[in-house]
Amino acid sequence: MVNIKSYDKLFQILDYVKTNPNVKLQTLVEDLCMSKSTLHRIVMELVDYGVLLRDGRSRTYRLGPKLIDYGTAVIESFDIRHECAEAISELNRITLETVHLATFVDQKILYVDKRESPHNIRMYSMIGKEAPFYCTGVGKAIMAFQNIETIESVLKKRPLVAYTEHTIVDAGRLKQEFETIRREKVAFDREEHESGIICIASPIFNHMGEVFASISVTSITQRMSLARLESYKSVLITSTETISKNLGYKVTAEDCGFLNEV
Amino acid sequence: MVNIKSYDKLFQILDYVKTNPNVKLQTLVEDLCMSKSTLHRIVMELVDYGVLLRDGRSRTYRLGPKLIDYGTAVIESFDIRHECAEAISELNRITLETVHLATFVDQKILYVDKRESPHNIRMYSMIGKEAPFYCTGVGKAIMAFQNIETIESVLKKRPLVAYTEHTIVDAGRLKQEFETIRREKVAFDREEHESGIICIASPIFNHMGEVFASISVTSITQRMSLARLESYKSVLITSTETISKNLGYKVTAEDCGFLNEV
DNA sequence: GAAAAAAGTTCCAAAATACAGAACTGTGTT
DNA sequence: AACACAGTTCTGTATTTTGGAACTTTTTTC
Repeated sequence: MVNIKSYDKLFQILDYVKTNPNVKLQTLVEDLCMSKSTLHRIVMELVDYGVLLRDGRSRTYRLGPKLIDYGTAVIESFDIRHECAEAISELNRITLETVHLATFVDQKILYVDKRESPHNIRMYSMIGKEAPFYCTGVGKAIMAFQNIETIESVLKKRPLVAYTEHTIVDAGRLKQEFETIRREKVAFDREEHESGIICIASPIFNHMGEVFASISVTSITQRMSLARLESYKSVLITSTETISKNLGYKVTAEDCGFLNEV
Repeated sequence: MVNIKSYDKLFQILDYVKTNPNVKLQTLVEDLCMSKSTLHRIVMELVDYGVLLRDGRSRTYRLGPKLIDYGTAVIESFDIRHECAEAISELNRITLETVHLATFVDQKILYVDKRESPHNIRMYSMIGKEAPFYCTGVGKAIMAFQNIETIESVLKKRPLVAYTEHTIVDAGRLKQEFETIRREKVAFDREEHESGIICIASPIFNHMGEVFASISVTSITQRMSLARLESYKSVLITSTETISKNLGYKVTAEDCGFLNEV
């Protein structure tokens, strides 16, 4: 790849100003090793574009409002289905199992896309249907990462109805399960929604560090054990992490710490 | 100003992709009147920087996650956020309503921080978005305290579009409203931007006596009346006055007199 | 408050870079 | 299977960018 020098310079400047807001021209000259006249010309131009903002009083520069424009445009342009289309096809190809994409809208978990297993025996589609938040992989993967107010609010509204003998119907146990999910970064459905159906699911983070979607790999106990399903964990997490990154999510040192901040 | 050609091209491309997401290289060639090889080289480079994102399947481009980085950095660089972090958390705790912090940059009102109401039903964030200056609490609270030149300049640039039946679309009436806001030190949004949404907002003064930020408490008519919202007036004003004082603002005898001086 | 130092701004010839067309490769369609 | 269309690579040429020097403005120092 032949670097375009002017873009190298541009992003060098932007990155520098990003980490050192309110910087003077002279400081840029010293730290970026470019000539004063060159930097002056570039910086003036960038101010003109609104990419940098100049404080007339202190003669300092910081990133400008035009970048907010671009940033919000990116965020709005994300259609999670589009974003995940390739990834879930890939997962489907690798696992040969049914892959679901769900998203969190209006305090509901909704299936928004899927790829069928070639072994699939069901005829109906889940797309558009709601997934119970407490007994499905996609549901638990999303809910585990919501703040406590949201969890309590949903718990209050929706009773924990037992679909199978494995359904978690105790709120306390469910919260413990959420803790495990946050730690492990995957949620299992151990025949909690439907007998004979198991799945592994992983959350998708947006740029705010919020979980608003998840992907699951589903199979049937006839053909697949939980242990074998767990072997898909790394490939699944790789998928969701890539998507999260594309959405602007920055992985922080403390994986679950963000929950307390929000 | 001597334009830097490479930056002209860059921002031409970014602006185009911003308004036309998921665009093909060929389309760029046609609409931007650049040669295919040049565009290809630039676009590859931008993908490399993360400024553009390429969908491998459809071979289309859209704005990339790097721009989210820059955008959020800009928003976070407003130190008014730090200054107000505690205050808006406190207001949120007291009122249990959504609290917004907005600031005035480049003749635009931008939301820069918020605390969600526990009752919140919306999934999207306003942070980074522009607030219309004439039909939002934060907008009116800031604009009311600008000098007449700024007001006229903004009025000339931005048409008063009716978002709801309550939107003030007459410049004269708006200026009268600004007078009331200066006198009362709070601005109300009476479903002027969105039906069913009301808010009360108060300005923040800097050490020069200029208003450059504001805080609002937002609710919905289903749950809250304007009269009840007004009961938050004193606690809201206490908050903003404390912040203004922390920023070095000295309250003078004639509360609104400064307008004529500036 | 004057002088000096530092920072910011302008100009232009030299040099480095980006450009465009052509040729080539890959992909999808009829 | 062949064709058309979109994407990719290459290279000499021409345009753009560069940085030193000179100049202006601002800030600091005495």
